[in-house]
Amino acid sequence: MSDLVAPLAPAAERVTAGLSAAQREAVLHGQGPLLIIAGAGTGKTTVLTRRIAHLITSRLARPEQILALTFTDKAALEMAERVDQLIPYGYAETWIATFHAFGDKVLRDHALDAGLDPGFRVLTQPEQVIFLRERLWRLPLSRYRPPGDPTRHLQALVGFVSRAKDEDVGPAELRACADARAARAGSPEERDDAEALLELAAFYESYQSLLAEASCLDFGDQIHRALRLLRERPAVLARLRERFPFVLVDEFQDTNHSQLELLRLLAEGGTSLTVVGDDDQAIYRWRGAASGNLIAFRELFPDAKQVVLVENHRSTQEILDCAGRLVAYNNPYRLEVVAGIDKRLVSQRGPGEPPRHRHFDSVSAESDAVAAEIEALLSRGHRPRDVAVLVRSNADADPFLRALNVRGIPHRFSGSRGLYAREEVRLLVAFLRLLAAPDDSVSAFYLAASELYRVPPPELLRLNRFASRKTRPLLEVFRALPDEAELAAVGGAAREAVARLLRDLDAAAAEMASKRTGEVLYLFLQGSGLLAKLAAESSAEAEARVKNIARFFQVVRGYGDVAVHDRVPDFVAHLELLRDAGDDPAVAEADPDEDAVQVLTVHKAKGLEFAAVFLVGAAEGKFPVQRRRAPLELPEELVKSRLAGAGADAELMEERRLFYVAMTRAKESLLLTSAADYGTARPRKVSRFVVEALDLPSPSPALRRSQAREALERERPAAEPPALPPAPLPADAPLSLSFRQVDDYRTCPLKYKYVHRLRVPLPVHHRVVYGNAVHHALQAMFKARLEGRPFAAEDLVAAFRAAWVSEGFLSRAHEEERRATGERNLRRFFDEDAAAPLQPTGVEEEFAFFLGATKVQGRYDLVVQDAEGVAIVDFKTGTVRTQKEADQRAKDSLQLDLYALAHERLRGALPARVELRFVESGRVGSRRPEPEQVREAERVVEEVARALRARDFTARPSYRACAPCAFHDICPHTAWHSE
DNA sequence: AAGGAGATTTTTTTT
DNA sequence: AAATCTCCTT
Repeated sequence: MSDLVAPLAPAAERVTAGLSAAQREAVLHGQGPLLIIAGAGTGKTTVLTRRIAHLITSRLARPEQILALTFTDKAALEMAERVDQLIPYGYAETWIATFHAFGDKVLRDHALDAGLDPGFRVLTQPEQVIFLRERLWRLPLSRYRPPGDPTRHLQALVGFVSRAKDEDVGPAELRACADARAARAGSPEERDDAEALLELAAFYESYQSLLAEASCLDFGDQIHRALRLLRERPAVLARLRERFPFVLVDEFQDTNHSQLELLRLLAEGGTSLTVVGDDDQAIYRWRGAASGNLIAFRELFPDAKQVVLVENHRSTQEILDCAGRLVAYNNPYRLEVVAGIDKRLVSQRGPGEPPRHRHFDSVSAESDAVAAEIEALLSRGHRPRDVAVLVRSNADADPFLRALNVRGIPHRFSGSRGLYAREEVRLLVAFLRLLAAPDDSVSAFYLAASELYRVPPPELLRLNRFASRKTRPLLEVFRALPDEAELAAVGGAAREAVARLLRDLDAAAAEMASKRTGEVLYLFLQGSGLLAKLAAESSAEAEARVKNIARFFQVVRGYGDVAVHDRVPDFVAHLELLRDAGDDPAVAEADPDEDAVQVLTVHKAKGLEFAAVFLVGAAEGKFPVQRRRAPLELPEELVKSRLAGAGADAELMEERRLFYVAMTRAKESLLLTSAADYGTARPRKVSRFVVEALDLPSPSPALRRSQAREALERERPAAEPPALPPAPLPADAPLSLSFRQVDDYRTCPLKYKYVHRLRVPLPVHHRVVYGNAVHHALQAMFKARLEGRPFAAEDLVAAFRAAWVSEGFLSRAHEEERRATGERNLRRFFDEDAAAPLQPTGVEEEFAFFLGATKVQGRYDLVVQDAEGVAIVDFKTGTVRTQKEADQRAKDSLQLDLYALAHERLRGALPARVELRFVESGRVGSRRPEPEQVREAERVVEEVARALRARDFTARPSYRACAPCAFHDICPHTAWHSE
């Protein structure tokens, strides 16, 4: 601690600079429980991050004693970045994470205590459905029968169990509830219901044991399991309380019962709990959040200090008043009434323009008018990124995307689904399908028509007709094309394209039996030239496609991780199952720096703000949506989360809060729009929320239907947004860099783009497999030593084997040879180390520090403390022949200088030594870090950061850079040719 | 005015 | 599958 005092002093003053009196009070409040009730736009995250900074700088807490919990990764990341900006010292040890990540960490640290296999895997909901399909020979539940096929049935069950866990309800509790119901059942229907519930409890129980057998966890279960663990193991709980005496929670209104219980357990040990929330922004009831959390907190901690933030820094008063009028319709269930506080928002930005409402005949008129208004805003100097179009449902966005596109307004829709619908992904799926099933003519057709092969449409139709007439698969017709007299009229372009398709397909088919799906797919991407084509384009659209391809590779890899037999046909079958079970990942996020109008769902917009907001589709039945009940609902008496209001009211009130969240995103201008005709048989009425918010005299009468033109308009296909070059970033834009990134950028900026920006999927190189396995083994060894656990040579070899992946090797013999070499080297390393054991004080320790706005992060392999002082050690697996070469490598290593720099920034002084340890030869390249050389490294990082912010990805081809580069055969600039 | 028949509509999403 | 809306009859 002592070395931290000096740099901390000036930061302490900065922590509260610019805060309002109420914010300052919230930030500086002492150690007891603290409830910060913070309305929209009052600086919730600011207060929380400043409080974290205050705890550290005032030395009430050490950074590693603080745990800050959020609900999304994005929120955690943002908070971490903002804390970093305030106090760039030692923050790396502060735990800022999602509830999920925290629960997962607790379980992984205490897996054995929790009765879990330490290597447990977490299944997504679609994966759970598949998991059950494979294991249940007969579907459970004869009485509850959700509509549809067995998959829907399983989906309903999985949803039910996940909901039960949100409410901290286990199988036993469910059974008790069923018994109680049976006991007081009067009518035969009630007895039936109780029986059905009993079936459900039995299913829940057997599902739990099936998961345990397979050492799996269902996604969302981490907190529930962590909670159980802490209840059953007081020692673990005590350690956790000791570890985190300070816990802070953002968006507290969105916690579910299990999460609340976990917080309660921690706080009972004296943990200082700070929560920030706003009951009017509770919008996650459907995933178990309880809108009455703030009230529950006040009752749980009657002595909690309470601060109410009402100074709104975001919106004009007119907007706030309308939003306030709307949400007041949720009285008397709101906190204001229940707790008798006043949290009406007071704008710090003046009255502004009142929000408007416009109603249209049809959705096309609505979307066109919105696009026109946006165009006008842009022509008056607004940036596209300052404008948002908010929708209630993903599907509502379509007409608006089209209208923006017609006017050429740059825009971006961030939905949460749709990866499989993307053209580039469908192309890959079609290819895999055709490989797995050569008679799949739909895939053959799709592939042939795709932009990759472009068989001319009339010719393709002719081939297709021929195939159906002869009842032969299209692929066979392709193969027969050169010799088939009846098809002699097919032109040369088509013949060439078909030949290309067959060549690519056959090349992949030859590898299919021996290679994993990912490898086969990669060969196709490369062989067909698709990757090269996309990589050569510099438009945002091409970048998005490459990113989506990378996402699809994640799905492929996810399968490879669990599959016994990862081959194309198996994967294709699995993919069908996944999609049937409802899996549809989001498309890759577009470049966040892209200057485009944002089209978002209200849920996605939470926490964001825009100068101008268009809240569209504000019609009855759309917003509020007409809800559908969950197929299996948790019995009422088991729902412990406190909901403000009850029954049908609760649903409407949640929709109203959602509308409130949407309205309060606007800083200056807010337009609500609606239409009579959204393509449904009945005309829509204006949303009651519009009437409430704007205090309209009476609901407008339904308008007449529009004409046939409307139906045609709706069929027009949605077009892609126009491509935009990414804008350069300002010098103070946050940027994170690792050594790898700096190194790759210096080698070649285009390589950096391929690897770190586009994340072009790469086949795994055997050297990487080898290096990773060695690192893993060494890490396990030194971790054991650090924790004082015994660790034998056999353990080292076992860890090496466990980390081994059979991918990228030239042959089976090659793989065996590499594995034997690794084991031999590790055994020798073990023996040599035994003679003079390294005593690490840190293993795989992460670090992060700031150079201006640039965050430099990384991980030391080993930190060793000896008589000479601190040494930072990095293990290398490459060969070095002589000691001189080892010394030279250490001397030239930018990596070592960066490590030295990190140590200097975080601990106040350069380490005594930095070392490269070559595992193969046992040689050590060691040196003292020179201040001058460290400064030079700092300069290099700054230079790379500057170039990255300028978006300079100009290729720097050279023999040295290109020869070892994984992209040399797709890169259009390569200075090296293999043939 | 009440009520029955029949038509119409049905979402958000964390790793 | 269930809630809500409109239309129509009484």
